Amino acid sequence: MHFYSHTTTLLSAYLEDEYGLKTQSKDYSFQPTRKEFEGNYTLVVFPLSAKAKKKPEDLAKELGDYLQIHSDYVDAYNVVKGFLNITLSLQFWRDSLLSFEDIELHFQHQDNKGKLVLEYSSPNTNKPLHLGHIRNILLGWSLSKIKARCGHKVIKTQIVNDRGVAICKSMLAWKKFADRETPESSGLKGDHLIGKYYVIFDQALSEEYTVWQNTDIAEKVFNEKGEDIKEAFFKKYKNQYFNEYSALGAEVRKMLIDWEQGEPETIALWKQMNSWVYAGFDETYGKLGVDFDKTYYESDTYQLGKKLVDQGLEKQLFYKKADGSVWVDLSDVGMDEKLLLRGDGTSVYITQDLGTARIRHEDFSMHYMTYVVGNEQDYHFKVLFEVLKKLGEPYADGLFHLSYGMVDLPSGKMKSREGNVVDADDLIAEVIATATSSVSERGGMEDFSEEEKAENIRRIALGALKFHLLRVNPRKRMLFNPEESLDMQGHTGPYVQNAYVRIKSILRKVVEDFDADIADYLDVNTEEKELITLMLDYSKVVETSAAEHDPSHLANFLYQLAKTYHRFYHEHHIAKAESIYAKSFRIKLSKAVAAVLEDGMDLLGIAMPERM
RNA sequence: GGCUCCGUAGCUCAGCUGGAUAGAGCAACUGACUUCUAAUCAGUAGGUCGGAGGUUCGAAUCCUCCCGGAGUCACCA
Repeated sequence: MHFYSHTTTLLSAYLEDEYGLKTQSKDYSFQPTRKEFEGNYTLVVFPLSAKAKKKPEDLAKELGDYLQIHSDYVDAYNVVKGFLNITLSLQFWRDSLLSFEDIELHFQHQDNKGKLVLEYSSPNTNKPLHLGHIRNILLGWSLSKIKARCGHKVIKTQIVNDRGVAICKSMLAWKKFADRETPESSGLKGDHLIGKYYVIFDQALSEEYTVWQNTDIAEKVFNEKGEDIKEAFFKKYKNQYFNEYSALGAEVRKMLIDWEQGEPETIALWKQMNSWVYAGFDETYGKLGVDFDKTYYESDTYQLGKKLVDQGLEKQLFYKKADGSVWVDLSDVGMDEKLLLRGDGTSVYITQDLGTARIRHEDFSMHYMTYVVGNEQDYHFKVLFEVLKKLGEPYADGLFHLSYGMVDLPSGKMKSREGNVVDADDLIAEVIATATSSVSERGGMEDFSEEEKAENIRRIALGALKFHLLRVNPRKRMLFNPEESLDMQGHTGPYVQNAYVRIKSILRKVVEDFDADIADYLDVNTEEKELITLMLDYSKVVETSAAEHDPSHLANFLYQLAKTYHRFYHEHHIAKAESIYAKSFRIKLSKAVAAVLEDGMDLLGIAMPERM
């Protein structure tokens, strides 16, 4: 049992008896005692003294006296202003340490909190994954583990954006320029091959556009628009050019129409190229160590989305404009009107999201659904959630958008069009290369087989990358400096892993019996107390991370725990402790720390190496 | 312009449901490896918590206004 609830129970009973005062747990503000004062936990008495109408210092003394007599866990206390500093008993430290023989017990009060569908990847099929996707994926993966630990049944999904203009561009470029190049013939990973043709298309279009700019038609358009600078105008006009004048644009649109009508050759090409892309994605997901329970495809869900819009129209939740387009009016919830279906009956972005949501409910009957998607889509999800509410979807109150900030590079914003992106596969290869050279410098894995060695290196490398991305509050835009991000010292994943590896190393050496009774260990020291105090917060930190959809709390907690262990390790001998009792206590303590570190890192999606 | 998010050490980030003298890492400097593996530890230095008001026993934290940055407000996704 945690000291906070133990103490709160005692004190609230006392205050009720003595003052007729009804108190709630929020009236009891505990914190670890600051270093400069004597004690382990501090109760901030101001809120209570205000309620009891007593001087803070007097009440603090009174409560301290009461606890000292009535709690086996309180040895002594002192009062500084309105702060009651409590010194805990040996029994508290022992009981607490023993409670970590089974971490699960700390989570035991969790009930089944219902089914949560978690969408944490939504790739487009026209280009490979990049650093932004990695942040997205790692956040979602960690969240899925944290939510599951806190009592949810989690269903992990992705939505693949496999239709539309973008993929047609890749298809057309491949058809025109690829000479039937395949992943096999080129040695290129499937998603990179498709990405290559997406870029080639854009280059071809730019060339076509440049030529066009010198035609009479272009001159006429420019003059009609009445702009000043020709260059600036044509930069802005490119998209419209694509839609109105471009021959390539016309071909792409033709292809899109063929696709929608199921023209066999186009469908065959589409399937062929998608299969390459999916193989590529799967490889990247595999390297990151993530998977999905179910994959949804836009091409399967957008039709249902249209149906839902029609149904909403019948129920007069939506309305139709003269041109046949369908809209929803969200002014009742402070937003404006939003298009749900184009005049020609084709779907827009939100249409398929409506369909996907419905299909997921048909598949899983979930109570909650969380989308891990970048904050550029905040408005889209506000609208989507409101529309789902209007449609009366049963899970509509359980919707959440985990909106994370963009990842910037030292050179500025990542822009795929300008080639200023960090490719996911390249990045993973790079961290592994860094870790490999680091290991070969240090040595220490000589007795490992090549496979074991590679696996350890992989864990260290991925640990560095994942921890780096997860230790930052998801909401915040973050800067990714490739050099620092591959760091393995200081506030990093490998630092946390190293604490674990140190413990494992000790445990390998301590083979003789160390099972002396820890009750005979009377001199529990500061570092030991700090470690136990920290670990007692573990389950609460996980719950906070779950509630706030924010793994960074957990990551920072684990760093703190590892840091405290490193200091403890340095200050005190474990295998060669001063007494058999001290040794026994420290071995148990080290095992507990290792267990918490391993469990917590697993919730971040980070595996522990055996050696480093 | 409206709305949303962000602003803490030179850099990257914690702390934000109000609590004691604001913390880490990196970079800089000093020291600790015949020791349970130094991917570690100890220390020095580094701050007007964007600014101004307000709320109160107490504000980095809550409220208002202002400044700066980003995103969004598409029959794009």
